Amino acid sequence: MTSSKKITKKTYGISELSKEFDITTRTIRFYEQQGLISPTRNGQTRIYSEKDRVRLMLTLRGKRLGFSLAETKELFDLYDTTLEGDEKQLNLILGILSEKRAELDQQLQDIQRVQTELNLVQDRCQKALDEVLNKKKSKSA
Amino acid sequence: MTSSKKITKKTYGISELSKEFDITTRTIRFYEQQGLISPTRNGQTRIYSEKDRVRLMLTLRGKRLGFSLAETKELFDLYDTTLEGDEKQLNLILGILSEKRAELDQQLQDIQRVQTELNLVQDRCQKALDEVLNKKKSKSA
DNA sequence: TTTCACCTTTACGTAAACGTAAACTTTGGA
DNA sequence: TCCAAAGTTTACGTTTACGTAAAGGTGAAA
Repeated sequence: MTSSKKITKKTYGISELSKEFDITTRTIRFYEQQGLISPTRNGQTRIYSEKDRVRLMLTLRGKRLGFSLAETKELFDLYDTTLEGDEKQLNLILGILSEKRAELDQQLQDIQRVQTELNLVQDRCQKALDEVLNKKKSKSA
Repeated sequence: MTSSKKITKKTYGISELSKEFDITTRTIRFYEQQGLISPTRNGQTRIYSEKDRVRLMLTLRGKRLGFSLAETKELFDLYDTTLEGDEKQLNLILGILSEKRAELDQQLQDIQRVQTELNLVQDRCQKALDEVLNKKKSKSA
């Protein structure tokens, strides 16, 4: 085993991917236009590799976390650069990575706070509901 | 103590808030226009209450989590409704709350995955950097 | 051979979340 | 008293992330 390449030679069509991720083909083509994925062609038809599929997945995950497409592309480019980057580049990347880390930490805090707030609202809501139901009960009794 | 009202009678000016949260006054007025905050007036000048300030904070937090202004407003409206909602309303609210909960759980997972991915990139990057530095060293030796 | 499903490019449209400029009032200091 | 700072409304402009036709190519099945 000199190579660690995956044996997943499978490729994907555009509607196949659009169904898997529940997005439109327009969206997929748009992501290509923005440089997030780079499918090959069979004639004029697009052929997506496993790498394309993974990047699509990562792009959507990024979106759920509020990353812009440009930010996600930046991370992709950085990742690719690690394969051949010089010292300056690599240090730049490490810097950006720590920035992203800080953002994620902030988001974790945000999520926790929103969760506790949702708990409060839910409690309040549940109590109000209980009251309503009690009134009903005593009325029918 | 029959009332649990806060004693924070303090009010805020628009530029005061814009500085505190590092946003423009335009943004604050826009949020008002979208129904997220409801300052009173002194003549034609806006006066913001503590409640407005809190809502502003929550709105910005929501933004960091990818909530649209409309979604945030919906939550605000729901919260207010819990004070006088009927059974239908309250059940509706509880439903929406559990939806939001699910979203947050998804985000937590997303964050964790992105974090481990960032770790991988960082390792890879650090190794590449070490290699570069080693080459430099052996050259200068 | 025609039809149908699926692919393509080109291009204008749109919603969200503000930015930015113009034109005007109000108000606390020098 | 007069200016500059900070407030206001109105309104058009901008970016992001697609939506939505329009108009056409392509291969397989009927």
